[in-house]
Amino acid sequence: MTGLGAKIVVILTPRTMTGTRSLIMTSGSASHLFATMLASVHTAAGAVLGGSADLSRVVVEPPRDPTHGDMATNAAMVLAKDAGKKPRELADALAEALRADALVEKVDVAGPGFINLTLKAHVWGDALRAVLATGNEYGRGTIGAGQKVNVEYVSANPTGPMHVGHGRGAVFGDALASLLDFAGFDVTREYYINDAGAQVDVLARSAYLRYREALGEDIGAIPEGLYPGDYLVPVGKKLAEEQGDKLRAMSEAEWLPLVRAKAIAMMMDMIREDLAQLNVHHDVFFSERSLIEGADQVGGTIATLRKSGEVYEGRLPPPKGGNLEDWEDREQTLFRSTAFGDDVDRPLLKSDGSYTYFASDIAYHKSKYDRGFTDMIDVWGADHGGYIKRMQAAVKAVSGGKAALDVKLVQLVRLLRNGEPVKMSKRSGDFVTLREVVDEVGRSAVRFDMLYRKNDAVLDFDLTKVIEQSRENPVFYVQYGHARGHSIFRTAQNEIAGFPTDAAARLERLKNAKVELLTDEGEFSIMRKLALYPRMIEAAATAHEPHRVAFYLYELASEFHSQWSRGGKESPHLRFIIQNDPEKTVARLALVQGIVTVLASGLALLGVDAPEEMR
RNA sequence: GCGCUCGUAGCUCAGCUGGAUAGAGCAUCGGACUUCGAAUCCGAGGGUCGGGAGUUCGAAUCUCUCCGAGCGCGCCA
Repeated sequence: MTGLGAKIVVILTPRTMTGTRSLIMTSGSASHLFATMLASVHTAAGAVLGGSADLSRVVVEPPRDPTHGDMATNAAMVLAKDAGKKPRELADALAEALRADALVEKVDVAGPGFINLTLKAHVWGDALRAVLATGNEYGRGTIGAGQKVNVEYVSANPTGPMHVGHGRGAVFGDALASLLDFAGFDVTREYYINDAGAQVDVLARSAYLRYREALGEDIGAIPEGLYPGDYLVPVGKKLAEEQGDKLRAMSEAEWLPLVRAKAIAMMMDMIREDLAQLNVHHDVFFSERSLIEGADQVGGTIATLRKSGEVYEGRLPPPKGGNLEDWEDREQTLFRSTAFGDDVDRPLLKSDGSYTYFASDIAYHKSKYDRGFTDMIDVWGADHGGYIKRMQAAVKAVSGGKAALDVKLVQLVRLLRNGEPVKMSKRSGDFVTLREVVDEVGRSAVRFDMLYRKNDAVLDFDLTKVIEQSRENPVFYVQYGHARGHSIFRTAQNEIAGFPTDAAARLERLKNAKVELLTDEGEFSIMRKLALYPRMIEAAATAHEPHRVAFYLYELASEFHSQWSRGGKESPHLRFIIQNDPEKTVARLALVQGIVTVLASGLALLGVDAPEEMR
């Protein structure tokens, strides 16, 4: 991070997470089975059509109907038009070329021109071996290619404790960052501290009141417009401890900066603790105030944009739906965001001459670009949706079109208790904090629950249901899958002579399993699912959608539970542990090891515990 | 009035960036515990993917247009 300019005040905090940050590139060719087959299809297409064909729309995917084979490609249908051939005709030619592939057992052409591939039986066993061989690193992708990406999330105002809505953004951003890291990007996790607006002055005045209270004064009711929450009581006490009654003799202009700085620092400590409790961490905390104190980077950015014609003095039309009573038509400093697709140009200076929040935000995102990020992701609450276009416009402007910003909106969290909505209002000080919720239900339940749906869907978070920890909560289903795998290992230690108790020794033993003994359809299905994991990681990372990981894990756990239950009294030969057949048992335990490895890997990405027993 | 995000089974939600007969959980009904954990599994019923039009070999997915919901709409952050 040597690119950090000296002028930029950032606080770098050491990451205490155990997650690896190293990029392990499986160098060279395709990193997983689907990518390998896609490459084979590309080769076949090149042989049939020559090198000039546009292959970008060709995909290799698992067919919805498993009787269609192991993989299917749309290549013939996508390429037919450019090739000037009928899809079926082209499919036949491609199929012929693919039959020569070393991994392919059978090729069929079906429907409008699908090419269905059935792979040789050993391929899936090889895939399972790959899971055991790479362990925790299985699924790590290369599509990021080490590219720097900045993920900004939480960025809650330092004026009080975090509520559940903040928690959703935190969990989403954290999981997305982990996912991108795993997909091979060089990820920086960032928090933007809004410590420069009017709201932190209100915070300071509120804290000053608590300071006077701490000195023994009767402050009565908290006046309207100040933060009433008692989380400021410790700030007042601390100020009294450190400053005595010195501040009381000062004018507001004198004490405010002191009190403000102390209050912000303590609020940030509190927020960091709340985040740590959720296992959410950041690499960089970036202060908005640092943009205007000392060298004025906001002014500098505006001046630069003015030179390039993207900032000008002008008038705006009055807002359409809003109240027009206090509307004053005046000339102001505007950013030409309409040149980048926004609906209206946006003001940079308030009527009192100070910068708007947007102006600071432009300078902030310019700093990201200056630090080498051309790939930026911001995670915002849904109420900031109207802000996206102007911010994307600003990123294009300050980077000369070289950087792109993706904004992920996390929708509202409706907090319920016994089906009744719980009111949340930071101003009243009467709200359920994130901390309370995490204390009640644990971070794993909170995180999985919040990641088990798309970020842009409204989330009903019913405290009663989550507290019940009923089977409706999918986190337990997945965790139970992981625990069940380890339960099987524990049983194997008792029932199979010489089966290792130590995890590393067990792994070594299972790596040598004769996986070709796994021939049951359910076992194949699970091996196929395991082989899909790297592809799912790539797709989820590309789409910036960590919820796909949660759904994948649920499906994998489901297949595992299902296979487990098939080994009942009607089909005892399908049990994982077969007393008189140690070789088959070891092969099946290798499958369990593969499941457990992938479940643990995915849960780690989501920041959810993978317990070895559920008791 | 404009913009953004949505609309999929009775309810809560997926749907792999345009693929083949749209899938899970809950709820309902019917089954499986002398099993390595039944916190599990198996089966059944349940759909005009909000309506309509378009794009093409092919649409829940892309475009347009209506309907409905939530959020936002100088000088708050």
